[in-house]
Amino acid sequence: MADKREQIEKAATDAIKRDGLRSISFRTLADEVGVKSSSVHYHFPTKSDLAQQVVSKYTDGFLEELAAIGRREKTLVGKVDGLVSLFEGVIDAQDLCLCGMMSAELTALDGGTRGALKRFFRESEAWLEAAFVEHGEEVESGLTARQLATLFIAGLEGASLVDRVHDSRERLATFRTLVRDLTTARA
Amino acid sequence: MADKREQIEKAATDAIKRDGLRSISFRTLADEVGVKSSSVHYHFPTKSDLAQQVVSKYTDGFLEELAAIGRREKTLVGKVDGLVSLFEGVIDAQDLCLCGMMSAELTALDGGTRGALKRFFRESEAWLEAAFVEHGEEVESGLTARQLATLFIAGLEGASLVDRVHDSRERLATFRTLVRDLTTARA
DNA sequence: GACAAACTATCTACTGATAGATAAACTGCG
DNA sequence: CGCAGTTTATCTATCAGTAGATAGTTTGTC
Repeated sequence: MADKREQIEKAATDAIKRDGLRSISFRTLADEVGVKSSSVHYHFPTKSDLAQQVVSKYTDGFLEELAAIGRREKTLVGKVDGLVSLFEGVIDAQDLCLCGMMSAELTALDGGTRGALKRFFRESEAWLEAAFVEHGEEVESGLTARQLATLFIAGLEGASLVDRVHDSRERLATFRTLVRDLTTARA
Repeated sequence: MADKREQIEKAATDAIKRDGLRSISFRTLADEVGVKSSSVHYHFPTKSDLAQQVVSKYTDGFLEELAAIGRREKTLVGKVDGLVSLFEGVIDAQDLCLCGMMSAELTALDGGTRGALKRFFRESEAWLEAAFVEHGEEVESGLTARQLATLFIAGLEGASLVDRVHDSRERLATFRTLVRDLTTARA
């Protein structure tokens, strides 16, 4: 039945993406994987330990998916579409990006977890910025590659947030249109 | 010392903007305004009643501020700058937009509160869409006025969320640049 | 035997909610 | 006016449920 520690991490990740960090308890997590709450404390002494671990693993997985998109897609539109698809995947499950969700809960997080959150945004933005730089000659915009990257990442976070309220995908989909608009305006 | 009911509403609004709905309790609210928790229940029988009331009042105030911006600013850049300033105001206080915050907590909200949240986004977007339509001839974009409006509102929500993590205003400020870019590209 | 990983049992603190009491203020009528 | 009835706003006290965390114990495997 696999490693309990990994099962706990998985259950915590799923619950946080849907309901947030505050919604999960050592007891509900324990019940879900079939152990006692004290056993969850054995693997993750405090809730902060669990939170930080979950953010780090989520970030690693996300960056891995971005790298795969980069290897697969050779155009800017292809890369941004791949990125949008990642966000559409979470909203289809009625979830949010785990790091977007936990950003809303910022005041409840300790320094380590906040640092892990910063890394998520820093590295995601860096990947997208590199894509804009690589395809710079195609992009029609008065904004820098960095500005475009931060605009897209923050925009996708906000679009997920608002689209989930409306049980829609309208705002996320606009980002597909936006990148086409940026690359064809001058063509 | 003013109306207790209003004081409770104010204390709840402030706490939610910073820490979220789940962080507030009838006891902490009661302590802040100097009554007992049962008195808070007298004014707001359940937490859902309080939540819905707070969202509705916040929305009314926000739309009032948008209306004031509309009366004051005669250019699209002026209007968008005013809108961005509203979001900069909350982030300067280390807060989030109350409705953005509560959108992250969506799964914990009842139908009435979700409906109140939808109204906030629907009407905020409608105000901005009208501004884009009014100044349509100045706007360089392959997107519709509605797409631009939803992109901006969701984008500002996301920018606040991410900027707060970094204790920055960088992403919000990009929206000022963006609207200038959209209006001058063709000029 | 040593260690990892689980367990039982318990603690303190806090949650939303309710019941019932009380004092003051308002309302309508004779 | 003056009293009865009602409403408003608060209180004290309590409930069942859940939270994170800890101490000490058992189990299984190399």
